[in-house]
Amino acid sequence: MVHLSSIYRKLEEGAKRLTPQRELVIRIFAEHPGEHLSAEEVHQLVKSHFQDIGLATVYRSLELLTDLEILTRISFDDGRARYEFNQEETHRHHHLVCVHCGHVDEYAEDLLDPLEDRILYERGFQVLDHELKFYGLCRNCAGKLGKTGGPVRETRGD
Amino acid sequence: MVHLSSIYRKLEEGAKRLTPQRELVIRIFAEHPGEHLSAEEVHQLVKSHFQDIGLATVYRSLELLTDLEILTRISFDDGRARYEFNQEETHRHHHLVCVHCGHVDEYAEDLLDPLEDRILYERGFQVLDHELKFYGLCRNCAGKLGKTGGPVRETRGD
DNA sequence: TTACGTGCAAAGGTTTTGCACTAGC
DNA sequence: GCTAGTGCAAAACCTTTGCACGTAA
Repeated sequence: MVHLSSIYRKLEEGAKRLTPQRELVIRIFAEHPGEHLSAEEVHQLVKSHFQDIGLATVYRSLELLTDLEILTRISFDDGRARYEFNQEETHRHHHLVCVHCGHVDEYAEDLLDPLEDRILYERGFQVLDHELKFYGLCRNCAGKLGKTGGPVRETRGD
Repeated sequence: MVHLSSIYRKLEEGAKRLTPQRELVIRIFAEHPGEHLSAEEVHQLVKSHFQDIGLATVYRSLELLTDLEILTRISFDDGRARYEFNQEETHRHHHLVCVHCGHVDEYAEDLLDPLEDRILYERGFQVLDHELKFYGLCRNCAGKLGKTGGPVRETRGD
């Protein structure tokens, strides 16, 4: 979970004003955990749940919040940027993108630190961040397509 | 290295015609190994080295070649798609993206197979492909910024 | 009060598409 | 000769920007 107080503190530290529009954008993300919202989706959600807001303001809010490291920008190659809470300190994760239904699931961070150390040592490249996406078939779609080929357990996957 | 004969075979199998335009697009990639070209760059390269070609044709060729798994599409979040030869079978690799100068280097594939097995076992998600990008500072930029903080050797990194 | 934020509309950049013409096979 | 491919221009998208007005601090 992301603490709202820490978000407001980051805004203050950045000498940025806490406007109703920015609060609502933040609230949308707080109320949609685990989703990866595009600007247009945030715009629609704010408008339908709360009040009218300009699309340009949404774009500017998303950029501001990303600069303040409150949000993280991700791309799933569907032609638009998507955003989620930056959970760097609490819950780093990768993404499992189903190429059939488009669903995006998360997978807990794992075993990339040793690789980053090696990259620094071998190549002099200082890793600041990484992004790992797996493209494939989620359990549901694999089932529908009759492509189950591994030790798939019967718990729900998405 | 990618074999042109296998590319032409893939075109045939897909019942696609081998036009001069498609040959030239392929040739551009063959002559620029290790680069990650955008549609606009391919367009300029074909025009300056060979002959006039429509930008729309470049886009359509890139899509076709990607569908045939001759090329792979990647995004470095600079607002345009980029392409490289699909080296899935011979030389899988990750990308090191310098956030300062924009240079993109490659890093040999490593240690993701066990993780993919675990994802299938734990989540029933069948990984077909993955994409791992490291964002950070390349050796040159880290040096310029005085941020060398690790065992950086004195060989050239990019 | 005043600098920062918003809304609207226009512009910018990338990619797609409609259509008439051309050319592989 | 048929059908797929090309070129051009227009359109479709997503995103950014200029400017007048509004408002948080």
